Order: sequence, then structure tokens, then C-alpha cells
Amino acid sequence: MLDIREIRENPEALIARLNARGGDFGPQVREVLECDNIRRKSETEQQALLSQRKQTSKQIGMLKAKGEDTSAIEAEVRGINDQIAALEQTVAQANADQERFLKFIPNTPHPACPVGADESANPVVREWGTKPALENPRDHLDLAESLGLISIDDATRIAGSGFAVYRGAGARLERALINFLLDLQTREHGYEEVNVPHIVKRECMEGTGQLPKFEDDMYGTDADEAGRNQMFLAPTAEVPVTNLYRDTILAESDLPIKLCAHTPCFRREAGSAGRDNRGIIRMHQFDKIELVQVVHPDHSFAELENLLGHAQAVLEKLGLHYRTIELCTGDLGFSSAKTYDIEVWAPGQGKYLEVSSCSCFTDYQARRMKLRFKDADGKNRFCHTLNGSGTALPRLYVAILEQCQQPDGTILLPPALAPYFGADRIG
RNA sequence: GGAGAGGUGGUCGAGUGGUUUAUGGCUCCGGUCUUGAAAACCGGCGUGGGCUUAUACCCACCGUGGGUUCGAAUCCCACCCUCUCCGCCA
Repeated sequence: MLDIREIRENPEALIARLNARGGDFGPQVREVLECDNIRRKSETEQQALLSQRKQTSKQIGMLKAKGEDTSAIEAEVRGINDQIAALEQTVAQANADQERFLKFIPNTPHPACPVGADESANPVVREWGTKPALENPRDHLDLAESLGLISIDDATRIAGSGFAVYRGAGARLERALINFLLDLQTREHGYEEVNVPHIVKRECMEGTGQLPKFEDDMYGTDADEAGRNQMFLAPTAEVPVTNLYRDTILAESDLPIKLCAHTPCFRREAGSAGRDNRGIIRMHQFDKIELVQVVHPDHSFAELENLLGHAQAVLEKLGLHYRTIELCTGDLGFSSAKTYDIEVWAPGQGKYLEVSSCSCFTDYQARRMKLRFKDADGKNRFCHTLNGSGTALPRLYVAILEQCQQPDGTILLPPALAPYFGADRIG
């Protein structure tokens, strides 16, 4: 959420910045401001009445202690109560409206964010390595099936479409990647490894902003008869990991907090049937290594560059050709102020695959989650949060199979990975 | 799953219907004293919102949500969570 005070201060400048995303946010912003006005006015009025009731009730107590009659004054308070009750409707409504409207206004893009309408305007900001010279590169699924690494059919028997079973060397390669990634991020980049629940409360999903907007894309348990206690399967480790600090006030010296987690991710992928549906590129369940940082507001964009480096290091250590693009204003995610996508080359697909997305949410997410720190002056301020999908494993898996395939159909593993796998070649 | 106990500020902990404006201790911060430190003493120390140029002031919050009452941390109902014991279990 954006800060209502900042909106109040300079709505026109804010609207201009939001409009870079495309469309006109003027009506939405003015709607919130109107709500804010109503809320403050009715709140002030209500508080005056509450104060009056408090004073008068106290008098009743004192009079009763002296044994005097209080029926007249009690009637007076009943009258005040009627007025309070009437105002309460207005206040509650204005409060709810303001919060709801506020949640539908996206984060303001970073001023340096390239302006553009859609993904075609995303500039490439880095290219690393070269495309391997391959004649008639094979698709990862052909390779994986002929080497006995992955079976989609087996998974279909168990769970339906959108899942994979990894077997033998295929399962071991997945495990090698997990260990390689966790070791890299914790030992070389200073992240703390965390292991978190994969099923989370609704509040967590709302905290990081997956709900209410994307409910259709989430797996969840049923609520009880009263509509309570519904749980959700985390669609990304960002949810449980960031929520470690929900409703928390940190000390300034605690920052930055750098966390790294390996978790499965669960997504219905509603509406994307038919897209990337061959192989393991788009799945209902996949493993991911996530990076999360909670940082001081003064350093967030500088830290984003570092975080991007940590995610890129994965591909560089593995010697995989990739490119990094910066998302333009029109393609930027709802909560993000600035985002880089890392795309790895997949020769069998003939295109680049997004493996990692690194975003700075400024205080947008922290405000929603009440994630604050006490600064040197003792004032509470909102933290900034950064998130990097340190890497979606199936897509990394695809890139390794397709970029490292040999003419004889074997896979020559990157030297950095070989010790984790226990051999330098598959097949 | 069964039975019992409990949830109050950073922490411990008092408070069972009205001078409670949430007592008191500890931690922490500032000050006095000291060569320096400790001790002692003095002061400060929750969150959100409203109103303000600013102070001051006002409102709300005692696990969460309802209810009773002129008035609720306190009484009633539902739920959540924690602890102890029993049962079951990888």
C-alpha cells in the first residue's frame, strides 16, 4: 500500500508517476482522498462524543458512590450513545473503503524505470556468455526422457497434468542444484538459510499481496463451517519468508536481513493452459530457491543491484548463457517499484526462459505487513523489502540439459555442479 | 482426539464493574555524582489514529471478534493461540 499522507501531500505528482504504468490513476487517487476526508471528519466528530461519554460516565460513578440519583444523567449518555452508533457506521465504512481503494493502487515505479507499454519495451541491460554452438539442439524433455531423468506420464497418473516425476540421476540432479544454490547464497553472499512452513494463513497471503487479487491461482484448504481457518499452499517462498517479520518492529542495527530458502511452490496456473505446456517449464508444483531481503529505506535500490548480482552468479558459476532485462513501467508488477528479470538461454526452445525475477518493493509491501524498524531518532519507519526468486529450479534444469547437451545425447555437467552431483556427466 | 491451566506494554507481573490517566519491578536511554566505571539518586521508556505551524490536547488498543452496561482489562458468548497431563501417531 502507498502512504496516505504522501498521497494527501502531492496527489498530482503521484498520479503522474503512476500513469507511467499506463492508464489514468487520477480517479482512483481522488477516490481515496475523498474517503480519507470523510474518514477524518467523521472520526474527529466521533472522538469528541466518545470523550464526552467518558467524562459523563465517570461522573455517574462518583455520584453513585455518594448515593445520589443518576437517572437523568444516564439518559443523557444514552442519547450520546445513539449519536456515536450513527457515526460508527460512517467511520467504519470510510475506513474500510479507504483501505480497499488503497490496496488497488499499485506501487509507484522508480523514477529511472524505463517507460513503456508492455514487455516489448523492456531493455536488455546485460548479456553474459555465449550461446553454445549446437546443431539441431534437442528439447529438454526428449533428453530427459531418453536418459530416464524425468517422467511426465508417471506424474500424470499421480496428480494429473502439470507435474513431473524425477527419477534416479534426474532426481539427484535436482538435489544437486538445491545444495549448490543454497551453498552459494549462504556461503558466498551472506544469506541465512531458513526452512519454513509451505502452508500459510490467509493473513500471510494478504501481507505479501497474493490475495485477494490472485485467489484463483492459489491452492488452498477448505475453510470450516464458519469460514475460518482456511490455509493456502505457498505459491512462492516469498510468502512464508517475508511474513517471518509481519507486524514486527526491528532495530535499525538488525538491517539488512538476508534470507534464503528452498521450498516447493504451488500454483494453479489458471488461465495459462496451453502455454509452455510441454516439459517442465510451467508446472503446478516446482522447487525454487528464494532470496528475501529486509533493508533500510536509504539503501534499497543499491541493494537490489547486489541482489541481482547474487541471482546472476548462479548462472555464471554454471557457465550458462543468459541475459538480464529491466521491466518497463507498463510491465512492472503491481507491488514493485523496480524489477529485473533474468532469462536463461534454452536452445531446445529457441528462446530465453525467465528463471529469476528480482524486485524492490520499497515500503509498499512492508506497509501492508506492518514491518517497521526503529531508527536512530527512535522513530518507527517502514522497512523496504526486496525479493529475488533466486531461481526457479525446473527452468534452470531445462537450461542445463539444453545448453550442456552433447552430440551423443549425454549431458556434460558444469564443473561447479559436478561435485554436488557426484559425476561430471549424465548418460 | 480428551482433560486442565493460561494469554496484560521490550520483559516479568498487579489489576475481577467507576479517582486506572493500565500499579510495580527489570532491561534500555538520558542526567546528577565519579579520574573512569559500578552503585545510588532523578527523569524518560508501547502502538495506531485524530487535531495542530508546533507543543499541548483528544480517541482507540489488555489474544481476536461479538454481546451486556450510563461505564468493561474486569461480566457473558464464540473463536485463535500457548503450556501441562493423557491417548494416538512418522
